[in-house]
Amino acid sequence: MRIARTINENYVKSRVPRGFNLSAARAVQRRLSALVVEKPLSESRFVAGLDVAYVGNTAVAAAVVVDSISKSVMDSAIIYTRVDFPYIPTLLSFRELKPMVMAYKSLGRTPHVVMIDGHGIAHPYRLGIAAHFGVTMRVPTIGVAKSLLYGECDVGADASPILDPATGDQLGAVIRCGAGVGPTFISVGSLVSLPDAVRLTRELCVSSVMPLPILMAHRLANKAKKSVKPQ
DNA sequence: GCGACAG
DNA sequence: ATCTTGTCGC
Repeated sequence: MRIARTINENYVKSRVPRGFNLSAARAVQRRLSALVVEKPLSESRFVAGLDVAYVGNTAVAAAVVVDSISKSVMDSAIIYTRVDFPYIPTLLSFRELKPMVMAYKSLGRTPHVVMIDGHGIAHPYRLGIAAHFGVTMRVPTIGVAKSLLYGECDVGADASPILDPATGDQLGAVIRCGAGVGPTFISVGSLVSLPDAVRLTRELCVSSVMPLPILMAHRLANKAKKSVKPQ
């Protein structure tokens, strides 16, 4: 089944907080996206996964490092922080980047690559949260999402490229991690190649739409969330 | 014309 | 994402 999505900028504009300069944000996204580097990974054994859960305006961000050989957890970290910016499609990093960076920095071990719950360059301005993280932190990142934000692809296929409807450029790939599981959307964040991103994601997808590192981070964040005072 | 839109 | 019960499937 072929799907295609574009963004309604008026909808985005209607949700932006009073005083937020949207065109300036778009300019920043365009400028940073030019810094995205696509290259093969030199090492990919230790893979971190990042995810964020919420209790009101408190973000609970978790980072988990998985050994892709043994599939075991090598390290993990959780941080809690207040967020003020709302969720708005195409502006996710303005809400979640800081919590993710804090969780990442709390790790005691430096992973070879970071998988992030969200898109990389499969974004109307080529700067999804995984690309934003990779460019600002200067570490290899891969964007892995459960649904498409921008682009067109065939979700029925075993593997299909995600194309930019405006330019025809390839933005990423959508794959199936198994029968009965939904599609997994993959795109480069920075400092990795798409083939490496797809290979590593396939390797770490164990009967789930999400790869092990992100899945573990998701569970950890949700577990930690339970001990946060409701607001 | 209305609706859809990573998390 | 989060708010929420029971219910269907493996």
